[in-house]
Amino acid sequence: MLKVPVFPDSAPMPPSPSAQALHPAGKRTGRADPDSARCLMCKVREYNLCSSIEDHDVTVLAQATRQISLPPGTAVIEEGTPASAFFNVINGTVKLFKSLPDGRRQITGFADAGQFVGLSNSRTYSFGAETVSTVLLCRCTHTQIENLLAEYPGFARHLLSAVTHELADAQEQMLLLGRKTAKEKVASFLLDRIKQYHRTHPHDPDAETTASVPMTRVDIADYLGLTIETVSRTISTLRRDKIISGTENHCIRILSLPNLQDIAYGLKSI
Amino acid sequence: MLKVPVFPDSAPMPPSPSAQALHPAGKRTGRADPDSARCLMCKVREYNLCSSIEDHDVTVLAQATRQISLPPGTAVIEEGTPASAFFNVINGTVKLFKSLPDGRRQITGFADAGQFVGLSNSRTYSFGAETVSTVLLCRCTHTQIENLLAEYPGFARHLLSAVTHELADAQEQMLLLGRKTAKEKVASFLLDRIKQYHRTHPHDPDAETTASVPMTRVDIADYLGLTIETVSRTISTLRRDKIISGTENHCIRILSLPNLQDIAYGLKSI
DNA sequence: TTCCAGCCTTGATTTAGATCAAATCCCAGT
DNA sequence: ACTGGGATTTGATCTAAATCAAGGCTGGAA
Repeated sequence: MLKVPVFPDSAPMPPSPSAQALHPAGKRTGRADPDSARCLMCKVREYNLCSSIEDHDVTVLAQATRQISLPPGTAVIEEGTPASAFFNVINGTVKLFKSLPDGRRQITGFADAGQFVGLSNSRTYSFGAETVSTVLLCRCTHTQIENLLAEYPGFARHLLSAVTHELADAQEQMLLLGRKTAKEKVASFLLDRIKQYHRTHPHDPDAETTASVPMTRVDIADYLGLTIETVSRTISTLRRDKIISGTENHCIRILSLPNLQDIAYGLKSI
Repeated sequence: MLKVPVFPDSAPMPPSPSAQALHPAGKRTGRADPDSARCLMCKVREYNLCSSIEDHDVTVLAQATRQISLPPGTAVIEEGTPASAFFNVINGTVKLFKSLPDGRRQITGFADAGQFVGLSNSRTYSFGAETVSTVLLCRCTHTQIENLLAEYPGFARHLLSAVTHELADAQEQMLLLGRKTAKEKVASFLLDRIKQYHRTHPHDPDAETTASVPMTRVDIADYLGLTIETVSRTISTLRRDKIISGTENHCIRILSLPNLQDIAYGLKSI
């Protein structure tokens, strides 16, 4: 297993005056303090869980969270350690994974800007999380999440909806892992990356034909249940078949979306 | 794809006087009517979602649900159809799956007594569900689920917790599908079936060494991302190696749990 | 009881993808 | 610009599991 730098639980954070506990219920203020300004200006708030808390209650949110920036390849969550925090991804990409004792690893998903990481039922995390790129996170303790859940029913509903969505994604990924060929797996992965690029760059005119692939071949292989050689060969084949072009800068251009979709769903026999 | 009998949305149900809408908030009664007796006597209520609704509110639950019994091999949910209902499994086993256009299928999980089926975020079901054995279900419309969620905060929390647990299971299954060998997959599956037997037969002295396997080889193969031949050969090998015994009556006896666990987690090199 | 149709098992052969083995690319740091 | 080390690509070979192909078992219907 690879040794990676670990983000310490007590890492340096932007100073914040008085926010260990949640703002008490009833005592709400619309006044802008430095923290709530951070949330009000947040680029992903309208897309993520925080959207279930109104502007005038944003101080609660701001005081319950801390922003942290982490370099690529930093562990955010270590498999099996006590589950104490929850993270919103503000910028960048985080990978989630599970490992076998001998080091075999399965990446169960990538969390991009607007998504969250770290929900756990049990006392310890059953999965690990590590940054793929430079990542900006909002950290929140489970205790504070509990408080938000108790105080804002909309938050619980929003979280339920988000987890239900993640479960549907996981089921789709099980279909991929169990029943798709290498070519179908890579095509499906690229389609997901196009969707992701579209979500995070809604105004880019090239959003329909661009896939952002910040992760290495090792990560892609561990996500698709393949080896790096097979991933590389398959991408080369797609390039040769003029379905995609360019791998530079971790950015792939799609030349034929319909063909890619047909391949992903097994409609293309080749 | 296999043709299976479909459970019609308007199937015969136990007659019930007046329960299309949820019992209005505030109007609660502890009086026993035939419906609430069904819920009060329910064998799985203490284990499933309904446990978040107290005895004195059980009429609400009883009037929101209908019990249905279905024979083996009946479709409960058809992939892609409008998502309108939610089911609690009272008895028996239901399989959940996703399919590819050419008929390849991945079973994403089995729902046994006490578990639920049919949660969906989108307008249509992204998965199918079919009975494995004779199954007793409690059916509830999504509208009624919405009402329960709005009225009972504990219900939302319970559901969130259950879905989070399912997500963790799904991640474990992704590790299996993407990175385990055939032998490790089968051993992991048997361990899951032992746990399930233990849950549903807590007082059976043989619960530690018994696995209930009501599903066919086709279902096991579609769950593990293998072929029926590989599943059959692998089970034969485990029997030959004296790690399990007996396949009769869909009941497998475990001779060496530690060995099975070592195999499942890749600690046994053979 | 016999028969039949689905299951399940076992054997022989094939193959998709893994593994082993070099190059080559691509920057980040000097 | 130069350099070194990781990331990627490509080629040759191997193998776990798939596919193809019989048989055998079992439990319900006649």
